[in-house]
Order: sequence, then C-alpha cells, then structure tokens
Amino acid sequence: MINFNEIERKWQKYWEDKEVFKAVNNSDKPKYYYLVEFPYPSGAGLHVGHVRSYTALDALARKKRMMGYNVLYPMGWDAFGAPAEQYAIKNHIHPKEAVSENIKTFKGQVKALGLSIDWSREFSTTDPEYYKWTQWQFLKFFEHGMAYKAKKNINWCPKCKTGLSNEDSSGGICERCGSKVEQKEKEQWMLRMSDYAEDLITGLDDTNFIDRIKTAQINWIGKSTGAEVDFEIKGIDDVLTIYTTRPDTLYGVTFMVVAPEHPMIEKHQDMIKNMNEINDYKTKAKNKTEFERTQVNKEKTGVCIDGLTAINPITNAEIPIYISDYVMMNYGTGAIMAVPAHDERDFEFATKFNIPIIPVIEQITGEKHDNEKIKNSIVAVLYDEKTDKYLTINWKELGGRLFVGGTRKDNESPIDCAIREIKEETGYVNIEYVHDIFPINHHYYAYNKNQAFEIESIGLLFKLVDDKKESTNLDVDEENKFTVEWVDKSVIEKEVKDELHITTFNNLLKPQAYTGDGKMINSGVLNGLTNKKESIAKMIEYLKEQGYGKEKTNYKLQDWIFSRQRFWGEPIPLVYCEDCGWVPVKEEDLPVLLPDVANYEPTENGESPLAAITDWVNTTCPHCGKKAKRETDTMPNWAGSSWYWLRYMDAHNDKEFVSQEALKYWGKLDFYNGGMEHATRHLLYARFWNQFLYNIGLVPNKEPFDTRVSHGMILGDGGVKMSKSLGNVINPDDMIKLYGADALRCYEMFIGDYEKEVSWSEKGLNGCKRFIDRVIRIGDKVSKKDNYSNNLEKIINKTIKKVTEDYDNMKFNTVVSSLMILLNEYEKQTEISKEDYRVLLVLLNPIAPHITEELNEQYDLGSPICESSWPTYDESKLVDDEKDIAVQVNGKVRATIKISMDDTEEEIKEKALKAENVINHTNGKEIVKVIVIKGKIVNIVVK
RNA sequence: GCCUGUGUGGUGGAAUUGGUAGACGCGUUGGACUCAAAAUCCAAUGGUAGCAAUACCGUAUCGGUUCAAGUCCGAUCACAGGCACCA
Repeated sequence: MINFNEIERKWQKYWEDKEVFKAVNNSDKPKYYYLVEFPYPSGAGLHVGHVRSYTALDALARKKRMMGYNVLYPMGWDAFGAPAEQYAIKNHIHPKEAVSENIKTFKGQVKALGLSIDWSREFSTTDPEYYKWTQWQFLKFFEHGMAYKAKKNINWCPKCKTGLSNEDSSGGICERCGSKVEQKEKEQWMLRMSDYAEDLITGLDDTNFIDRIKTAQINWIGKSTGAEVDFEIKGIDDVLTIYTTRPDTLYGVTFMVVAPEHPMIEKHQDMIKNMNEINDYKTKAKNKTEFERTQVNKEKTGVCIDGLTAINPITNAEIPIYISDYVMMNYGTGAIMAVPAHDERDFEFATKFNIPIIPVIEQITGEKHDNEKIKNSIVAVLYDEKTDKYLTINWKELGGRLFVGGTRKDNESPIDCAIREIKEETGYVNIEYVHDIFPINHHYYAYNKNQAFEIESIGLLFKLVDDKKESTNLDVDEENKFTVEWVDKSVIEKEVKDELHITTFNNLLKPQAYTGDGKMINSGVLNGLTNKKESIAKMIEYLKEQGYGKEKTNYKLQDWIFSRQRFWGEPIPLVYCEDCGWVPVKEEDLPVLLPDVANYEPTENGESPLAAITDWVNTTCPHCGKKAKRETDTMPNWAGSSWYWLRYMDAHNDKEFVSQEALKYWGKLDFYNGGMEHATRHLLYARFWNQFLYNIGLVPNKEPFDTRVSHGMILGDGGVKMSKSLGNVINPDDMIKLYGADALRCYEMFIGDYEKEVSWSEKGLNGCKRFIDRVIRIGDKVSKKDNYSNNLEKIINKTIKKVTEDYDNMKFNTVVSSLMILLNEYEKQTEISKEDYRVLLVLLNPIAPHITEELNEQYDLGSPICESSWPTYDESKLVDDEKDIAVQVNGKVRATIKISMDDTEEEIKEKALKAENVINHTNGKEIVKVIVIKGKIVNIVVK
C-alpha cells in the first residue's frame, strides 16, 4: 500500500531542491505570468475555496511549463488591515507577531497542496521592504497633485472607529464588523480617482476580462451624459446650475430641488423667509446616514424655499425651489430641475407637494401610416364603485371591447367631450370626474372610412354617481352595432386589445411619470420631434447658443478616500509643518516604520492610535528643519494590493519598487484569478494605480492585467455557506491527511464548472480518491512494451486533444472525466504499454502532481514529468473509420446504423431506409425528403 | 426598480456550439469475493406501460423558428450576484 503523505513530501522536497518552478527573469523562453489574488492570512487558516483557485492555476502553470514557457506563479500575503488588528487586540499580541504566526500556518497549508509556486519571490505587504515602496508610490501621487486632503462627510464605523470608503460600507453596513455606518466630518487624504473615470472605462477594451466583470466595472463607474443648465434666481445676480440627462424636457420643469447641503442656501439666507424650517430640515437630513437617505422606497420629504425663485431660461417661467434629501450634494451640481411628468422621483415629489405637472412628451401607440388626418379625441373610463366594475362598449367583430371614445369638437374641453360621449353612447348622466392623464399620440387606420388618423387622445376617469340614464343619441349607423357592458378589471385585461384603450386604462388606474420615448409637445422649438437623442442634441445646441448651459458628462465614481484612522496599515509618509504645510518624507528616509508599541487600539475621538505616540509623531520638517508633526493616518487595506503583482517581477529589489528590466520582460499579468467580490474594488483600484504609474512613466503598460477570471464559491454540503457557526467548515489539512493532496486537488477540479458555485461533498472526494487508487492499480498491467498499444491509440490521441483543450478553457471537470474514461478503457485491457501508462500520468500530472511523478519513477517510464514536455496528438489518428449514427423519422430517433467514413451520402441513405425500425415507421408513408448530415445523423421526413 | 448570470435524473454535473439528452462521478439496488465486515470487482439505474422488442413523456413554464431545439427567438416564473433617490 502506498503512503501518499510520504510521497507528497518526497516530491515536494524534490521540486524545492531542484528549483524546478523557479521563474527566471530574462529567459529565452516565452514568458507567462499566472496569479491568484494573494490571501489575507487570517487566523482561521486556509479554506477549501482557496484550494480550488490555487489548484486550478497551478494546473495551468504546470501544463504551460511543460509546453515550454517560462512561467511565473508567485504567492504572497496581504496582511495589513483591520482583521489582523482586531485579532491582535483580542489576543493581546502585536499585530506584527499575529501576522507572522498566521503566515506560517497559512504557508504550511498552501505548501501541503504541492503547488508549483516560486517561493523565492514571496513577500508580505507588511514587510518594511515592501511597504517602503507602497509609501514611495503614494508620494508619487502626492507629487503629481493626485493626493489631497479634504474635509469630508465620511462613512464612519463606530465600532472599528475608522473612516470607510463607499466601497467598504455598502448598504450602510461596515464591511468588516457589520456595524451600522454613521456620518462624520473628517479631514481625509483623497486620491483623484474620478479623474481616471473615462480611462478606466476605455481601458477595459485592452483587457480580456470576462464580460460580467467588465459590466460590473462600467456600472460602478456610472457614466452619464447630459447637460448643465443655469437657472437665474429672481432678483439676485446669481444662477443655480443644475445637471440633467434630459435637457429635452426643459419645458416641463415645474420646480427645482437642491440638496440640503447646497451652498446657495447659506449664501442667500437673508433672502429666505423660512430659514428656521429649512435649518430644521438640514439637521434632520444630516443625522440620517447615507444608507437611510438612499433608501429608495422611503417617502419623499422636503421644504419649499420661501424667498428664492428660479427662472426657466427658455420659458422665463418662475419656478419654486425646494430642498430635499433625494438630491445628493456629491453628484452633479447638487441641484436638479424637476420634470414630474417624466421622472418618477419628481412625479412622486410633485404629487405629494401638489406641484403642477406639465407633460412634454406624448407616448406613441399604434402604427404610423402615410397621409394621416389629425384629430383630437378622448377615451373615457367610467367606474362603478358599488359593483367594482368598469363601463365598456362591446363592438364585437367591428372592434372588440373598448371604452367610451370620441372625437373632440373645436373648442370643446376633454371633460365636456367625455361627458357628452358617455351620455350619447350609454345614457349615463350622473357621473363625477376623477382625473385625467397625459395625452397619448395614437395612430390607426379606419377601414370603414378608408383613412389613416393621428390623434391626440386624453384619457379621463369618471365615477358613477347613480344609475340614472337618459336616452342615448346615436347615429343611425351606430345603433345595434354594439352593446354596453359593465365588466371586471380581469375581463378588461383579457379582452381589451386596442393599444390606445388598454394603455389609457392602465395609466388611469396607476398615474405615473412617463419616462419613455415619444412625441415632443408644449416644447417650443422641439415640438413634433419623436427621437429622444435628436431632441436632446437640439436642446443642448440651443442652450449653448443662448449661453444658458453646456454639454456635461458625469460619473458616479468618486475620489478614493485613502486615510484610515488605524494602527495596522502603511503610515502615510507626510509631515505637517506650520510653515511649509504638508511635506513628503525624503525618499532616503523611507520607509516610515510603524512604531513598536504596546497600544494600538483605536481611540475614542476617532484619531489614529499613532497620534498618541508622541515620540513618533513629533519630528522635524524635511523641508525647513523646524519642529513638525507626522501624519498619523494610515493607508487603506487596498493600498498594498494595488501594485503587488508588479513586485513579484522583482521581489527583493532594494533600489527600486521594481526594475524597469523586469517590468519590460514580464509585461502584463497574463492570467489573473480572483473572487467576484473584488470585481469592482480591488480591480478598479489596481487598474487606477497602474494607469497612474503608466502616465508618469513608471510602468510600460497602461492596463496591468490581460485575462481575468473568477472562481465560484465552494458551499457546504446542501448548498449553504460554510461558516463556523454552522460547523460545516472543511479544513483542507484534514482532507489531505485522509485522502491525500492529489485526491483533494482532483476532487476540487472535478467538482463542477470552475466559474460557478458548488457544494462540497465528501463522498465526491472519496470518489476521486478511488480514481487515484485505480490509477495506481492499473500499474499492475504495465508490460515491457513501448509505444501506444494499437487498440488504445485512437482513444489516447482523442484524450490528449480533449484534455489539452479543456485545460486551456479551464474546463477542469471534463479533464478529469476524460481521464476517467481513458482509465476505464485501460481496465478493459489485459495489459497496457509503458507509453500508454505514461501518457495518462502526464495528462493527469497538472492536477495530481505527486502520485503521477511517483508512478512514473516506479515504473521507470521516463524523466520526471515536471521536466518533460506536454504530449501531442496525431491528427490522423483521430478519425474513426466506422461510426454509429442515429436515424430519425420526423425528428424522432428510430434506429442507429453503422456507417463507414467513406460511405457516400447515397449509401448512408440506403442503409438508413433499410434499418428495421425505420421501415416500421416509414411503411405506407410518403417519404418527403431525407436529410443526411455526414458522420452525424440522418433524418427522414415522411407524410 | 435596473444590470449581470443561472435553471438538465435521487445528486454534483456532461452534451462536439442546432444533430442519438443525461457522458463521468456520487448515491441506490442486485450479485461475486469473505466466517463476517471494510475494501475491491461485475450488473442495473430519467419517468410511465410492457416478459420483451418497443411506444409515449421528459432539459423551469408558455409560445415561435427549423427536417431537427437543452442549445436560436419572444413572453413569463424562480433563484443567485451586483448596483440602487446618481437627476
């Protein structure tokens, strides 16, 4: 019996001693750079999820090496940040020690997997030799004006006592500890990431990220185009500038809204008569967290500013201004023009505050025709509360079920028209007007009149007061052609087919803003246009001409809050001098080391724990030499991971962050794997950082990563998340002890589609263990013969092709199943050749490297696999000369026939028609045609 | 609400990209070996009917395109992830 743990140690030592996986800078071989996001060495140890991605990339790396590449597959540790600090506080040890302990366990676990990592390039972000260069690069940002300090209303975690970026506090919950995030005003270092918004979008074209990552990034950056428009304020020489994506609706503006923090309020407070009320509102808004403020379903609130009135630049209408927290100060200009007819939020606000609503876009229904006649009309819905029914007119074949409709006479108001039509057609006279809706632009063709019409239709809702009826007043030709019927809503939904009528009905029951495309009305120069794009362009042109506004693009992406009030992070290498301001620490004085002290717990007042260490804080100004103080904020966790892939290229350089030579040789990171949860944060920060380095000439590529893939999560048995509290966490160490590293690796590759989440099953792992055992046992059948056995040659060549392609497409699960199929075939043989055995071992080696090396050595099959090349297949050996194909009759499989590859189409057809069960199904029927797809299928169509 | 995905046996998942649905593994059942168990090996395994040949049904639901649909198109439902008062 083979002791697999012993074999694992043996080969791991062999690889290490011989340095087989060491990547060489400047080799003649083509280079390839694989990377998995480096782990955060938490106290919990390695997760089986880590095993999945590490093994997958290890398999790719091993195969690539065998294909003749100089492969870089490094590993390191992302060890700054709150968890390590929390752990240290809890266990009363210095984070430095906690981290080095965790790294030790983590590394041991990773090594037990037998990964082909070049350990000579290992580092931790917490190494002073590394964070020296993180600090150095921060100073580059500072030197180029890309870092600035700003007073910011920041997301503040009361438990972690630190500021959080928007990315770290999504949903109003602290990413680390789950506490509710508050708002706090603090001075923070910021990086001008929003300057790079456009480049971060366009740069994606130079990457091979999978689409869902690209779209996630694009959505996060949130580009929108529109216009900024200046609204004069009545009686003062000042304008209110707003941002809108819909300048085409400018004629429909009925109010303005500014964010509670908008500076114009303070600026013009002496004009404002209800300042108390406004201040009250401002205070309330401030106390709400960002999360509460952005709860979508919350009812709108606001206060009208009494004393300030805006003037619509194109209509000169006077417009009230409100403050409301549904407008954010940090996006656009912090002020909007509100068009309630065509914006859902504005509609809700206007409805609540009784503000007029002016439609400027008509929804279009029906189909346009040539030579349309224009008329105005109404559609009237009459509702009876007592029976919960609606009045309809059933025109039967002549037009189906409709509501009361009619043409408006000259100078007749829609209401009058509707009342008249209802009486004329149905006789009801005691009805009460409820409301009407925006006009609809409808097109139809009247066959009885042989005429096309374009109508502007207004929908009106009435309530029936009582059943009193007067005689109807119908044209002779209308009589007896329809019946008046009261029906339920459900009948209407099923039977009213006319687009105008059903749209009218739906809009009447649920009045809402119309945000779609349509025909411009009430809009001066834009009237009649039906294309949104065109209307917007025309309006922007007009605004520019008149000097009222300009085109403008906005992004949701904000600048990066780069300060953390924590101990365990890279100190920001700046010194504040009363005379010189913020001064960078001199390059030769880097790194600014974290002091070795006992107290690193967060302070109550929100300052970094470093602020309490006076020895450390007090220093001299690098510029003038006077007394000065160090910056006590540290960098966020994301800093160290924003350039680490570059460091692996030249991991121990003490002169530069990485040499230009190494940068040039390794170029882009070819293949980067990481969790989907980093698609918008780490990946954007890293790309931003790299683009900046590129722009100042420090790296050769603007985009750092070529391909980016994401592995799916591994869930516990039954599809629930693995968690300590559920007690379903699987420890890879235990699995290795019980089943061996190769079986564990094999199972995690076999478990399912690499990109999808899967659930863990120990039975499945045992199945892979059985597979490995069978690979070992098949060794008993190895003969002295070389070369592939004749009867295995074909399947071997096919398997090489399939497995090679599947590795390249990361379809590891079918790599394993193909090899299982090959093994099943071997087991049917009485003996197999050395070469048969060797090829199986080599193909399996990237996934199960230890046992395959061992068996290769034991049976003396050739040089160690890690030093061999990848097998090739012979195209000519792939084709079958005979094949079973299916014969269908009318699309249903009725028989299979054996065909030879040189059979002509005629011969195949003949065989197919002669097949027994085919005759049963074609007998007595007319054969319409026979479709022969060579080598695949025959389909006989009969009648 | 918006944007991505996903939906196939008891189960994890395959399916040459429109061509025999369920490969391979797990589980289950039966058998062999064993005093017995474990391990191993052999056989069966989508559902219904039938001794069987075979027939019908079957890839979330409904409809469409096609000689042929898990695959393409349209609508709906469910789940997962991301974004969310971004004007």
